[in-house]
This record gives sequence, structure tokens and C-alpha cells, in this order.
Amino acid sequence: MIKSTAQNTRTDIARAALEALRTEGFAGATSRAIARIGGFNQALIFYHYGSVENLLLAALDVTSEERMARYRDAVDSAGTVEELVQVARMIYREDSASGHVAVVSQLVAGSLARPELAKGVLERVEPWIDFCEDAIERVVAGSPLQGVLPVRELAYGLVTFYLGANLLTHLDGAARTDALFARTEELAPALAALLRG
Amino acid sequence: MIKSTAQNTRTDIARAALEALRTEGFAGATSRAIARIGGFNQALIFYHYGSVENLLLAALDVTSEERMARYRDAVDSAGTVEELVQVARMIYREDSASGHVAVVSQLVAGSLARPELAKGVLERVEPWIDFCEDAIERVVAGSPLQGVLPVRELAYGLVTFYLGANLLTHLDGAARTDALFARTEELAPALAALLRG
Amino acid sequence: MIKSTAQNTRTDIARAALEALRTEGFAGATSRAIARIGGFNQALIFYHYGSVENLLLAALDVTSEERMARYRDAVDSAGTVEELVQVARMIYREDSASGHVAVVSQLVAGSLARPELAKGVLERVEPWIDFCEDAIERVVAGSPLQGVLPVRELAYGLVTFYLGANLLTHLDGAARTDALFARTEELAPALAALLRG
Amino acid sequence: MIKSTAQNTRTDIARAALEALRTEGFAGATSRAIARIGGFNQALIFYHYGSVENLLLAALDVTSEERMARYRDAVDSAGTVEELVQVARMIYREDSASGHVAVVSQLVAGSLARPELAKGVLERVEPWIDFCEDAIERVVAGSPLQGVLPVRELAYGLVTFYLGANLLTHLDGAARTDALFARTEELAPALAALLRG
DNA sequence: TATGAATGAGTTTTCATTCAT
DNA sequence: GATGAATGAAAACTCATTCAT
Repeated sequence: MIKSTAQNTRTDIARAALEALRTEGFAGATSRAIARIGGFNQALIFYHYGSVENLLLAALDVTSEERMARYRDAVDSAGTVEELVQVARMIYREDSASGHVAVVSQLVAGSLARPELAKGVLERVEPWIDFCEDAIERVVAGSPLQGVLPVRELAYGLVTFYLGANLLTHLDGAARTDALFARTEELAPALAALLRG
Repeated sequence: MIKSTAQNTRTDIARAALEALRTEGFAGATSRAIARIGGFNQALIFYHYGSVENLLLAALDVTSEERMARYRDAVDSAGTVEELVQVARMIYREDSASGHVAVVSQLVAGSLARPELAKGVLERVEPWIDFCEDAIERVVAGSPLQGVLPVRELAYGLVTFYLGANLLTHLDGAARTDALFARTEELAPALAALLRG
Repeated sequence: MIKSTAQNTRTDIARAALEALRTEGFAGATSRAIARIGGFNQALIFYHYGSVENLLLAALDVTSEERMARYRDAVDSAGTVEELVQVARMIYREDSASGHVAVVSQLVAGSLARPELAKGVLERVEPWIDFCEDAIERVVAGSPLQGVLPVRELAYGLVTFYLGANLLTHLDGAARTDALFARTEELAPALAALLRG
Repeated sequence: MIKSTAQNTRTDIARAALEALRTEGFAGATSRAIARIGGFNQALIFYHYGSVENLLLAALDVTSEERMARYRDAVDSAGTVEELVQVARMIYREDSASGHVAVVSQLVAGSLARPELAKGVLERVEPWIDFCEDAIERVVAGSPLQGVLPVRELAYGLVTFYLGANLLTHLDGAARTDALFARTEELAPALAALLRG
């Protein structure tokens, strides 16, 4: 059964907005560019979302929700540090390939001079910090490091790194970030040993 | 002896461009905004720099060079891990306060869809990775971790984190990044012990 | 018995149009604004009236008819000049408060570049000139001024003044027009004496 | 000697704005329409005047000043009531022909929902009320009616009538207003007799 | 009857850039 | 060196109107 056209249109618009952020960046994610990418009338954006800013946030919701669900499953199935690092690498790869991080970091950067947007973006970034915190917490639980490791701060640092990674990878490709992940994987057993005491 | 007026004007323009990037973000760093901030004629930008993009890169040079010199001294005087962490924190504080990171991350983000700009920005970010690499190398030298720790990748990760940190701090303030640094300082002695074997 | 819903809707739309003209002026009386004010769907305007212009004329009919009936009674009961002036003042007060004159003057002004609308508006203004003419005629009848006073022209002048008054009162309030009426009331007895010869 | 181009451009723009108000009305006096009429680039309006609203007020200044000077001379040379009525008629004719009243009444009407504009328009209408007051005052001076006639209110009423007249004349032509003036001229001697006591 | 969706042309305003002086 | 003026393209957003349901 086909969903109502209206819903499809809204989704189409949101997807086009994501594509625009990905390929044109925040400054290039204009109503025109989005309409061109999605192949629809510019005015539809305002009909459905009221403003470009609104659309961008709505688009962020679309990807975020999809990915959050998907990644929660993956992380839940990771019991050891080694597995968690592997999952983290997989997430980064997927997000990088799909452009999700690009979208997020463009929105974060673009919201510098737009308090409204900044507020909306922050609200959508917070859950990811919580998500990281939960993941780390689970792995550290029961180890001698529990209570020693600053989990909350580490989670924040991870998200921070994650955003920065995207900014840089668009400049010089993903090779170096990949290398970093590879080294981290190699060191993971040592870290696991540490956790075991 | 006073430098030629022309040189002063060029510097004024570059400083205004930095201020614009800092306060208005990449999308708001338009020739008009820069001219308004600096209190000079819009056309001067094109007379002296040819294009806004050029100006932004030139402005990046101005801050980068100043800071690089200053920070190299500070890092050189840090002999231990603990001291290095303290210096890193100091650098972050200063850059955060002065807006240097804001400028860099705005330029990195803004260059997504502008290959020319991206190329220029990358060239100016590379030295900072080298800088970090040197700093880490010096501290690790002679320790059992030498040869084990992936220094180059770590340096890259640090710069990555650094950029991301700025993106996030404009959203929710510097408190959380500060906390992360504080925890790292607390853990530095343990890390130092590790380095000593 | 309740009138058909359709009729009610039509009236609702016309009332919303009047409200829009009153509060937003001609340039702001757009289909969107009218629909928002009335709380109904934009497309209804076109379903029931075909175009915004048509609606505005229909709305003018609604108020005009209501008021014409009401004012004819009031004027008929005025036998002397003094009473007529008082009635005129009352009419102005009511029209001003209810916004009827505002609506008329906005339509007259807005029709400048729209021949169709101009035609429609003119047809609806004419009866008011006739109305004034009748009123003056009745008061002058039998006096030495009958045949001397240019009644038709005076009536036209009155309506003219009336429109102008509304334009100005929205700028600086009704105080000055009130004062003018007050002075006219004071002078009415002298004028009455003149009429009696 | 030719004035600077800039000044000429500014004046050209203001004149085009007046023309637009005259022929297209307030709602049609858009930046596009004005630029088309004047044959210049739309952006020039914003370069020279910042906004359309500003331009409209500046344009009002241009005509108002010109006419005020011109009419003050004409009124000053009118010593009797008869002459004053003739001058008034002449002024109306000229303003009507040139479109000055059209401009004013369109601006007054259009400012209904724009407080900023309303403020500016009011400031520019006030002097005309003063102007009328002076004119009436001079004619009444020394007559038995001095002190009896409410001069200020009369002046206000005249301006009011004047605005209304323009609104109506665009609907049905100037014939009826002319007729009113003609009748007033005929009655002027009687009025003069009254003034003489 | 009524409505949500859609559209092409319009709105004001700002963009980077050029040019004559 | 520096500036005021100028421009064509593009920005976000709204317009009256149509149409399928």
C-alpha cells in the first residue's frame, strides 16, 4: 500500500535537504539548491516546512532517528572492548559513506550565528552523547577502571572527535581517520587487558 | 618607522575577516560583513585580495603563523607528559578565547563545496598536525611506548578532536570540554607512569 | 431554521476579508491573510468567490448594505440641521469604530491600478453620495438656500471628506476629526439660522 | 555644469518611485516596478535608499518640498477670499494633473499596516496642515469671523478633503471635484461679504 | 463543499564582483 | 591606493490560483 503523497513529498524534501548539506555544505543548502536536487518546486519547502532552517532540522531528525535505532542494536551486541571498537569503526564507516556525519557537522558549523538553529541542533546532538556514554559504561562495567574512567567526558570527547573527523575527512579523505581506527583496533586488546585489571 | 599604509590596510582587512568568521560564521563572512566590521570600503577586499576566498585564506595565515610561533615555544618547554597536557589545555583555552579554532573550523566546514578553498585550508592545517606529532614524539621518546604508540595517527586524532571541540563549544559552551581536559590532567600522571614503563 | 452551511461560510469569508482590509490594509488583504484571520482554507476563497478581488467587492456589499439601512433610519429621523450634524457625527463615530470607512478607503485606494476593482468600488460608493444628497436636500427644503446651495456637489464633497478622514485618522488618531465635528456642532445653530433666512 | 552622477541617480530613483505610486498605486510600487519604470537596476534602490519604504518617504519629500515652495508663493499673493479659493482650485488642478495628491493618498492608505511608514508619512503631512492654517488665518484676519471660525480644524478638514478627493477622482475622474470647486468659486463673494461682516 | 498539495511568478533584499574616478 | 556607484544573479519567502480528492 502506498503512503499518502503528502508524506512522501515531505520525506523527499527532507532527503533532498540532506543531500544538499552533504554535497553543497551548509552555505550551499539553499532552498533553490534543495529544490533542484529533489526535482520539486521551491515553494513546496515553505509549504511543508515553513522555512529552510526548519527543514534542515527536520532532515536531521530523519537521519538521526534511523541511525540511532540501527546503531543501538549494533552496540548492544558488542560485549568486549575489542568488539566495541570494531562497532565504532563500522559506525564511522557507514556514517562517513552515507554522509550522515557530514550533515551533522555542517549543521553544527552553520549554526554558529543562528541561535535558533543552534538550539535545535544541540537538542539533536545530545542523544548521541548519551548513546556513547551508555556504550562505554557497559564495557567498563565490572572492570577495575569503573569509577576511575571519566565516562561522561569520554563520551563527549568521542562525539567531539567524531564531528571533527568529518570536517577533516572531506579535506583529505578518510584514509587517515581509517588508519587511526586501525591502530586503535590493534591496541584494543591491550586496553582490554587493562580493563580486566 | 611606520609601515606603509597599504600593509596596514591589508592587515586590517585580514583581521576584519577573522572577526567576521568568528562572529558570523562562514556563511556570514561576506564581503559586506567584513567591510562593515573593519569599517572600510567593500571594494578594498577585491583590490587587495582579489576575492573573498583569497582573503579568508590570507586571514587564516595571519592567525596561524602568530599562534604557531607562540605555541611552539610553549610546547618546547614542556618536558613531561603532565606538562604537555597542561600546555595543550592552555592552548585550547587561548584559541577558544581568541576565536582561532572557531575560524579554522568555520573555514574547514565552509570549504566542503569549494575545492579551491579546501585545498588552501588543508595546506594550512597540515602544519598543525606536524606540530602535534613533534610534540608527542618528544614526550614519548625514550619511553617503552616509543615505536608502539601510533604517533602520527594520534596527532591527527588530536587535531581532529580540536576542530570538533570548537564546533561543539559554540553550541553548549566550553564547560564540557574543560571538564574533559581536567580529567585528562588528573589521569596524566598515570599515563606518565605508563610511559616510564 | 439554520441557514445552509454554505451561506454561512460565504459570510464568514466576507467578514474575514473585511477584517483583513481593516487591520492589514489593501496590500495586506491577501488570500492567505484572509484565510488565516477567518480560520478557513485558502482555497475556499476561490471556490466561493473566484478571486480575491471579487471577494473584496462582495465584502464591501455586506457592510455597505447593513450600514446603509441603519443610517437611513437615523437620517430620516433628523429634521433640523442641528440634528443632521449630530447624526453625521454619530455615523462617523460608528463607522470609524467598526472600521467600515477604513475598508472603503482601502478599497478605493487599492483600486488605483485595477480597473475592474475600481469599477466595482465606484458602483458601491455612488449610493452613498445619493444618500448624502437626500439627507441634505431634506434639510434644505423650504429654506431660502434651496436652489442656491449646490446640494449634489456638497454631497460629493462630504463623501470625499469622509474617505479622507479615515485615511488620516489611522495616522494620527480620531481626535482632530472629532474636534472638527465638535466645532461644526457649535456652528450648526448659526447655519440653521441662515437656512431659516 | 552637470551635477554628480550619484545625485542624479538618487533623484531618478525617487522620480521613478513617484511615478510608480501614481500609476501602480501603493501595492504596485514594488522595487521591481520602480526599477522598470526608471530603467535602472533593482539593486540600486537598496544601495541608495536601503529599503523600498525609505525610498517612498524620500520620494514624498522630493515632491512635497517642491510644491510647498511653489504654493506658498501663490497663497501669499492671494489677499481676498475669492483669490484664495481660486488659488486652492489651481493647486488642486496642478496636484491632480501632476499626480502629487495621488502619491500622498496612496502613501497614507498604504501605511495602514506599517507603523514605520505611517510615522514618516504623518511627519510629512503635518506641514501641509500648517500651511492651510496659515492661509486661512491670513484671509480671516481682521474680519468679524476671526476668533469665531475654528481655523485649525478647518485646515485639518481641508487636507482631509484633499486626500479624499484624490482617492475618488481616480475612480470617476476629476469632473465632480471640479464642479465642487466651481460652485465654491461662485459662492466665494457671498462668503467674502460674510467676512466683511 | 471543502481541503491539502502544488506551482510559477512574484516579493524584498543581499551576494560577489567590476569599474570609473 | 581607495571609493562610491553599479550590476546580474541569487537569497528566503509569499503571491494568487489550480487541482485532485
